[in-house]
Amino acid sequence: MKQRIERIKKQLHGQGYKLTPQREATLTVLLERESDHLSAEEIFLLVKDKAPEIGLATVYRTLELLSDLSVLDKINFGDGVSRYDLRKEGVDHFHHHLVCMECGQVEEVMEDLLNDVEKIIEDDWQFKVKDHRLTFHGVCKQCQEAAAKVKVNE
Amino acid sequence: MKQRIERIKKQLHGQGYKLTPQREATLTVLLERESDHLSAEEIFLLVKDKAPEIGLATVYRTLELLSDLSVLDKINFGDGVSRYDLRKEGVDHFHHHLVCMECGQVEEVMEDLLNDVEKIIEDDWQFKVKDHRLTFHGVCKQCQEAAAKVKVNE
DNA sequence: TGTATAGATTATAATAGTTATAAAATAAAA
DNA sequence: TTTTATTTTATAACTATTATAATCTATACA
Repeated sequence: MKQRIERIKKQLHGQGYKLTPQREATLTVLLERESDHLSAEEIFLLVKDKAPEIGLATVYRTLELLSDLSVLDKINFGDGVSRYDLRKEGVDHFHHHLVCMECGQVEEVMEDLLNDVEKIIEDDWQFKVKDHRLTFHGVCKQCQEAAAKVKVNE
Repeated sequence: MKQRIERIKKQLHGQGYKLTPQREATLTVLLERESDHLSAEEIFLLVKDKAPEIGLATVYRTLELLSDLSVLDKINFGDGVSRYDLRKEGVDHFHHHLVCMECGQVEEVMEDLLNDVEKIIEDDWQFKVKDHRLTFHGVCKQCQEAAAKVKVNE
């Protein structure tokens, strides 16, 4: 994790930004909770444990900065809050999400399933694709099983 | 358009809801501006021309109701406001969007390009897909051409 | 036809998420 | 060491959205 922060530090410096303790604490939280999809508020509360004096606005600013640098992506699952998701290193596309409508769980799909689709968009629509957002809403494996179990017992 | 409103009216009645003048005015605006992606505020202002006494909260409630009935979809392109997009009749999947990062224009892609991808998600992830959201961010044809022109003139 | 009932709307206020401002702190540059 | 630019804090403002209570409307029913 240290090295990853170090690399992001270099990236910041390259653009004239500093890695302040607040930014580092925020990054640490994001790395520790990499598989989650935290909101700004949630990140703020977690960062406060490491750096109690930090303000919510600073977290927002840090997240925006990291988003501009493509260190993370701002996503929206339609629940009224923006969520923040670290990009995986060495992967240039943004991964996909499966949002369970029953339990709310969010799974990540790392492999890029959109190569063919993107080709169609670029060829047929003459649209130069830079980024994409793909989210499936449905029912996760566990909730399907739970529903099946209930049915059997009825 | 009349018939389309008539069909939505039946759908509302079927669920115990009424098609009030305010709801009808909102639907009319949505149908008239079908190719746009209006925010609640924008819809509100347009509806006001037809029904000046309507309140913003009513528009919000109407949009939520229509969203519950799958008459329209609530979408979010990351600019801080929810936008509302009518479903096409007889099409059960939600269409895709191409958002131009230069001019902000939004194009709609009606054909469903995700059949193969959905199959992979259902088979490999055991995730029952109910709906999807796919948005590409990039540069539209016109902005690419404009950029090319500038380059030539330099 | 009049009355009851449920649903819908208005007007208003409240809430929640996010962003802006000015003063103070920090760190790098000269 | 002084200067300068960046960043943060604390606070306030703003914007989008939702909740509340009173009022209205339309249909069902006596």
